[in-house]
Parts: sequence; C-alpha cells; structure tokens
Amino acid sequence: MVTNPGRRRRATIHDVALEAGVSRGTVSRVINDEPYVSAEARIAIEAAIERVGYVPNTAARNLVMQRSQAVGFIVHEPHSLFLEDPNIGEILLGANAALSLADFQMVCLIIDSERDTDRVARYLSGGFVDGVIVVSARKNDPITRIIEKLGLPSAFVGHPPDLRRLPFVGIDNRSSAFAITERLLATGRRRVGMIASALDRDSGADRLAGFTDALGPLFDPALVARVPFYAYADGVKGMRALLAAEPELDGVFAASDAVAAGALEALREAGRSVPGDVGVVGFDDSAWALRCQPLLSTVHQPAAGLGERAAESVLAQLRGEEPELGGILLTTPIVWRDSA
Amino acid sequence: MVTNPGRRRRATIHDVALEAGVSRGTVSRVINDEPYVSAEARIAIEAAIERVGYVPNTAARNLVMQRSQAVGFIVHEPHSLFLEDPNIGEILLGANAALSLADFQMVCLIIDSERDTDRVARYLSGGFVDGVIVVSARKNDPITRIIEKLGLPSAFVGHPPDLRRLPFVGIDNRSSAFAITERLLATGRRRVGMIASALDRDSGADRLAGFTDALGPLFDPALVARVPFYAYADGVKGMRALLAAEPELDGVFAASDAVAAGALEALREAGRSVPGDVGVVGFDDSAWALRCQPLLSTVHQPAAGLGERAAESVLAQLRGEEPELGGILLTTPIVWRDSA
DNA sequence: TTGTACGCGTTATCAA
DNA sequence: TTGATAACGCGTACAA
Repeated sequence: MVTNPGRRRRATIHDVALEAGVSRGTVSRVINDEPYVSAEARIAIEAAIERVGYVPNTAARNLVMQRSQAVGFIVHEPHSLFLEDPNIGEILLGANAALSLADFQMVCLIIDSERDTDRVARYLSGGFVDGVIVVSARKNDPITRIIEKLGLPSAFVGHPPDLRRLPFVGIDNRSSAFAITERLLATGRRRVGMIASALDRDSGADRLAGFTDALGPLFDPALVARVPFYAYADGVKGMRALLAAEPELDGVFAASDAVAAGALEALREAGRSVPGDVGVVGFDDSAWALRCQPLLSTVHQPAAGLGERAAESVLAQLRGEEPELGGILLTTPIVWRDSA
Repeated sequence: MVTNPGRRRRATIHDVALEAGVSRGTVSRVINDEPYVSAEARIAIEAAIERVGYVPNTAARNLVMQRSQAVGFIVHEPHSLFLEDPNIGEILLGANAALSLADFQMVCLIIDSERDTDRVARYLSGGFVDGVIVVSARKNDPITRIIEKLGLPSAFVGHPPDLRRLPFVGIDNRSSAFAITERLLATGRRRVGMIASALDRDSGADRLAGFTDALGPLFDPALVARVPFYAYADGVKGMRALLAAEPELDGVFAASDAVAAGALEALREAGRSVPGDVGVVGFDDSAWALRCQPLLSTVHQPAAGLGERAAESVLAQLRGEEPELGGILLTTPIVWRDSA
C-alpha cells in the first residue's frame, strides 16, 4: 500500500467506531466476537463495517498479539532441481495441509540468488513468521545461522543441518540404499553399478555409502558414474558412461527415479532389455516410477509425510514442546515392480 | 512468536537506546543510516546493537510505513497439475527474479482446500502484501473478488480473469494452436486428431478452438479425445481412445507436452512409428519435449517470461502507473523438432 | 546533532 | 455493557 494516486485509504476500526457512534473497544469486541456487547450495538457496528468497507489489518493485530499465525517454507534449490524434483511439490503440499489444519498460513519463500538469501533472512527476522520449515539447506547457510540466532522454531526436511541441534525430519538414505541394493543382488545380478548424483549433499553421499555397504567385496569403484543432479538428463549420461566402462553390466542402482528413467532411455538406445539384460532400481517412488517402461522398482520416499511431520514439529515447538533430539526418521518401504 | 517458555524476548530499538545511552530516534537514524548522527554515537549504537542482539522488526516498520515490500504469488491448482506442470515452476522463478531485482519479497501462497481459500483471502486483506500475482484463478473465485474489493495491484497469469478489467499476462492459445495445427497439416497429414485437456479452462478451450479453426472442413468431432488434465496419464488414455476411434489416424495435436509424451507411449505400445506413421505435436516446450523420443515439435510457451511480466506489471502499478487494458500477450514461437 | 512526541491499526486492561 | 488509555515496535516531523 504505497501512497497511491488512485487507491483510497483503507477503513480502520476507528472509522467504523465513528460511523457506528461507539468506541473502538466495542468495535474490536464485535470483530473478535467476544461477549459483553449489546445486540443493538452489534447490529449498528456490523452495518457500519459494511458501509465503510472495513477489513481488519492482520499485520497490526499481529504486532500487538506478538504472533503471526504464519510459518515460512523455504526452498533453496538450483533451478534445474526445483523444476525437476517431484518431491518438493509433495513436501510443500504435505506441510501446507498440516499447517492449514492448525489454521496457520504457510508462506513459501524461494531462494534463487544471493540477493534472495539476504532478503529472506531479513524476512525471517522481521516477525512475519512464527516458525520455519527448510528444504535443502546448504552447508554454512546464512539462513540456518539466522534461524539459530533468532531461536526461531524450525524443522529441516531431507537431511540434518550442519548443527545437529536443530530439529529435522528425513529418511535414512544409507539404510534405504543398502536395502534396495541388497534386493537387487538377490535377483542374481553379479556386475552391479550405480549412477550416483548430488554427492555434495548428504542424501547423495549416503545413497552411495549404502550401495557400497551392500556390495561389500563385490564393490568396484569403476562401476560408479558420478553426475551432478538427480535429473533425467544426468541419468542418460551416467548410464552411457557405465555401459562404456563395463559392457557386461547386469544391474544398476540409480540415485533417483528421474535418473533411473534416463538410464532406461540410454539402455534402450544401447539395445539392452530391462529387466532381461539389466536390472534397474531407482529411488523416490515419484511419478517417474509409474511412467517408466517397465515400471520401476524403487524405494518409497514419503514426501508428503516429510512435509506433514516437519509442520507438526514446528507447531509442537510453538506450543512450547521440546523438539525430538536427533530428528525424526520416516520409514521407506521398498516397492518392487518390473524393472528388476 | 507465541508467549513461549524457552525463548527470550527480542530486543527492540528501545533496548538499544538504553544500552547505548541515547534516544530511540538516534538509534533509528543509525539503523536506516541517515545523516546527522555523530561518529561516536554511531559507534556506540552499533556496539549496543551487537550486544543486545537487536534485529529490526520489519512488521512494525511496515505498519508505520504503510507498505510491506512484498508481493503475493498465489497458486491455485489441483494436486496433480501442481506437481506435473513444469510451467508453474518457471513462472514462479521468473516472477521471483523480477521482484527480487526490485528488492521485493515474493511470498508464495498455496490454495489446496476450502480452508486455504479463506485463509489466503484474509492474508491478502491483512496488509502483508502490496500486490499479488495469481496463477490460474477459477471462475467466480473468492480470491479474485477480494482482490477487486481491496483494489490490490494484481496481475493474473495464464488467462484473463472473469472480469476483464483486471490486468493479466498470457499467451494467445487459440492462435498458437491454430499455427501448430496448420504446420502439422503442411506435412501432408490427412486424418488429424486432438487430445484436448482441461476444457473447463480458457487455455484448454482455446487450444481446441484453434485446432478446429485450422482444420476447417477437415474437422471431425470424432477425432477429438477429451481428457481432464494436462497430464501424462491422460495423454496415454486419450491416444488409446483416438486410435480406437480411427486406426488410420496420421496426425495428433496434444494439448500439452506432458499429454504428448503420454500419447507417444500409447503409440509405441500400439506399434505405430513416430513420425513415420503418425506425426505428433505438443504445446508448452517444457522439459517434457526434450525427454521424448523422438524430440517433440511444439509451441514454445514463455513461462519464465510470463512470471517476469506479471511481476513487472504489479511493480508498475505500485509506482502509480495504469495497467495495460486488455492485458499483455506474449508471443509463442513454434519449435519444430522430430516428432512431426 | 539529538531528543520528544505523535501516529500506524490493533488488542487488552482497567474504570465507569 | 461500554469507553478511555496504554501497549506493540517503529518512522518522522519538529523542537531543542
């Protein structure tokens, strides 16, 4: 509401009081329908509200109430990932659903540049939100620091922040990767490789570690293709590299379903059949898994559940409860379909 | 900031003033680095700020300044579309980039239920945003009504709102559909069908109208498969229906790239070659187009550009400029690749 | 150069 | 049941 030529000033409680011939206190009572207001006063005030077109200024209310009834949801991803990763959307929706139930407004803030980082940090310290959910914080993130400094109730989703004292909700990527790899080996595959993505992040590094654990003595570093993102295009490239390195390959663990979808494409172009020649497994159980041909065997990541639990954690902290130490880990069932 | 057991009260300007032994006015001047403050006072105050851990309360500042330096970005989509539609992400990023440049905070609000609608409406009228960008408003949307009532600077993206007096930025779906269909016909196809999605929305209806226009006397209503969403799964179903209705089909216009990707899958399962037996064209030029086999010929939708222009329109209105009557239409080049 | 006092739009606490 | 009046945290004329 900049001082704006065309637009008229918004009516305030004061205007309503004048119009109805009562005091501001009484108007306030009607608005928050509190008791102790006469029927006639109520009627007069409601009419006045209508006439002057009054809508309450929540920002002013928050100032005096010392709370905003809003929780921030911060997304901090590179372009490609933000657009490609179906998990983020589900996490978002899950968190929104839980906050909505508690009558909290979720405000989603995107960090896509250096400028954004500073501005969002200011926003968080500005008193606009009572708490915050963070998806994919970076190492040494200014956002993480400001959250700590403010003591803002928070929940990190996906993986724990640097300082393990901050609450988080996630999955055990290492165990999950171990489990699906073991399952793949149980089908009798002998030369199994991995397309490993996002090794600069916990999730990526942990999935590789789980894969390595499961293979044990069978592990061959030459059978690991490293690619930057959890993306389809990276899956294509990774699979080509793997096939070049080892034509006899008969199994692949892709770091995500999008990567697995890319791998299937590369296998098709190389004339390999799936699961006949090569067994393929992914990670996420996202929409990708069901649109692959053949349907993808994968690890189910409870994305909406992560969002919900993160929101519930923040709400609990707002009620004064202590957050779980060590974070919350959700279980990740294996979904076995046709690709292995 | 609920009255919270563990968390200490946040320091205010008052605290800093006390600590530094000056008045609040001087502290305020230092914070907004205005002139007329002595070097010694500045130093003392900066030290005091550090000691008491002061961070400005932007919410309070906004109340007195009568502006929030924030613009809302409202997404109102059904689950499936929100997760599947790559355009939304690009629009979001485009808008964020433009707002960020002007030092405005973009706050994204998700509407996913009836509760959400009311809460978001309250949020908009609460003085938290100076303007708003809306993606896919519905007919008779309470959000649209509240925006009008408040006279909140706004920009609708994708298609015009019910009341054409509100500013919008979009593309000409009808002309674009006409152009790509004509191009498809120019390759010599004679039995051309369409998979039409989202006919309850302007974009969907307009694309069908453009298709009909282009076909002229060749148009055959039996060759239109109607599906609810711009989604992959709907493309598969639609294509199957089309093939059942007309085995001799040699061209298809899919209402979106995701739909086209589904159509390609159905064609593959039916043993048809593309573009040999059937030419396929899509709409959007999203990530889908490049991960199809063969690469998709399609209409380029400037999604990021839509977001940018919407943001710029809101910013212009905030400066007191009048919005363009009749909205802004961006051009949509045809991108011809391999699928037709 | 600095301090004072008022206003932003609410809620909350008193007396009346 | 109602009406003053004091907060909430800040910016800003105006006076000193």
